[in-house]
Amino acid sequence: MSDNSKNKDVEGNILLAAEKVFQSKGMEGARMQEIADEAGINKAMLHYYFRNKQQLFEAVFKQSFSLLALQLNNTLNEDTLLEEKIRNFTSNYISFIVQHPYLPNFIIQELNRSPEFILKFREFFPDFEKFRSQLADELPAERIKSGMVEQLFINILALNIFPFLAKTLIKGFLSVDENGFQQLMEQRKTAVADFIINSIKYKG
Amino acid sequence: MSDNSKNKDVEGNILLAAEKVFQSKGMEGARMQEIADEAGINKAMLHYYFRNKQQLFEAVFKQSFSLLALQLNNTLNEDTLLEEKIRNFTSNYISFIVQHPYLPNFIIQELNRSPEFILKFREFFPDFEKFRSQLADELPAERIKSGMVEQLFINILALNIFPFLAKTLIKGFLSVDENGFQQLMEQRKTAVADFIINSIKYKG
DNA sequence: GTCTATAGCCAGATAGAC
DNA sequence: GTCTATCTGGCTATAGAC
Repeated sequence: MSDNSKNKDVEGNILLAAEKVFQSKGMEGARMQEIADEAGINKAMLHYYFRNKQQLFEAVFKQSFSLLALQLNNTLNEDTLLEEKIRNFTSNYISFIVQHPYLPNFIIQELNRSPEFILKFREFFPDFEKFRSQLADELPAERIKSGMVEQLFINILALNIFPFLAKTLIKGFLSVDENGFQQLMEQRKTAVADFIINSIKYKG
Repeated sequence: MSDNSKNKDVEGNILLAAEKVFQSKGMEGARMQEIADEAGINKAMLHYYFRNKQQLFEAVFKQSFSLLALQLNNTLNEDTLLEEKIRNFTSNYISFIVQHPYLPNFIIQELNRSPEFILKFREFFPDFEKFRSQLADELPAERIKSGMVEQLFINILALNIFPFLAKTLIKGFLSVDENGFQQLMEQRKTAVADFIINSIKYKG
């Protein structure tokens, strides 16, 4: 094994360990010692590879943010009709979050802690042009209102992401356990798309 | 001024100061020194009135949680038709959060950090019975599906609360500044209710 | 009840041997 | 590159004078 590939291994292990700890504990709650233990090395090595806690954190955050944003962008720019796009997005995004349960909370919490941080990640922002022109093309003109693209986009994100952010609250309010919550999320893979599509198709 | 009313004053000042600091920085980010400064006293006094940081935090959290939950319960148990109830809830809740911008993030973040914490606040959980029977009464039977009360409740919370949780993300993705964001939220006071009502009224 | 001074701990960061 | 030992600063909490 060359020195180079060995470096990559250690660096990769650290990133994986740091991701695990930062995502569940946040920047402030995470401990360098815990990350070192998780990676099977000692604290000094963390500083050797990533100068300090902040830089290690930023590497993890960037990875997490791009993962979430890419998933969003891919579906948004699919070459499908609006209705199918919404169905795919909902189903895919919920599956995606079920597999990365700490991701939404991590992103939201850390952006809240230091909002200026988001400026470093402009490159990952989604592109709305396709979605915008689709709305204009596929919906009857009288149903298109000012700000509708923005509001619909917010609604789609809200309906898909919020339940995972507020998981504890929802489990409490609805008196369901972990299992019941997962069933609700499974149901949402289709229920949310129905809800959105019903609304934009409404024939008053 | 009696000793007793003086105590109340100091205690109240501490709670106000602690609320401000905890809500914006969270339990882990908050500093007892900052709370003391904000209250115009010194750290020792904080420990005199509230033994330690955890107890001070719990007092603040309880206050914040009950505020958010009461607002929810009041609207949910209003004596109005479903449609009007949804319109009132949306408009009221968005106004409420605009006035307490740190509240949703604070609750969500701290519940995420220690989920078992929510068990202490069962007394504030909302009561769904009225809402459940309203759905059964006011919607055509063929539109009522299993789990609909739960899903609709989640959707209403999501559409109203999520934008404030994800404020930084939304401002970034939509390229709007603080002013633009506030305009979007103002628009949502009616747009969200329309969106929900359209969906549940949909005549496919 | 209110303050100042300080104890005690914990976590990030670094020095230096190997 | 990797480790152990240690420094340093910052924070909660308390002792003790007034």
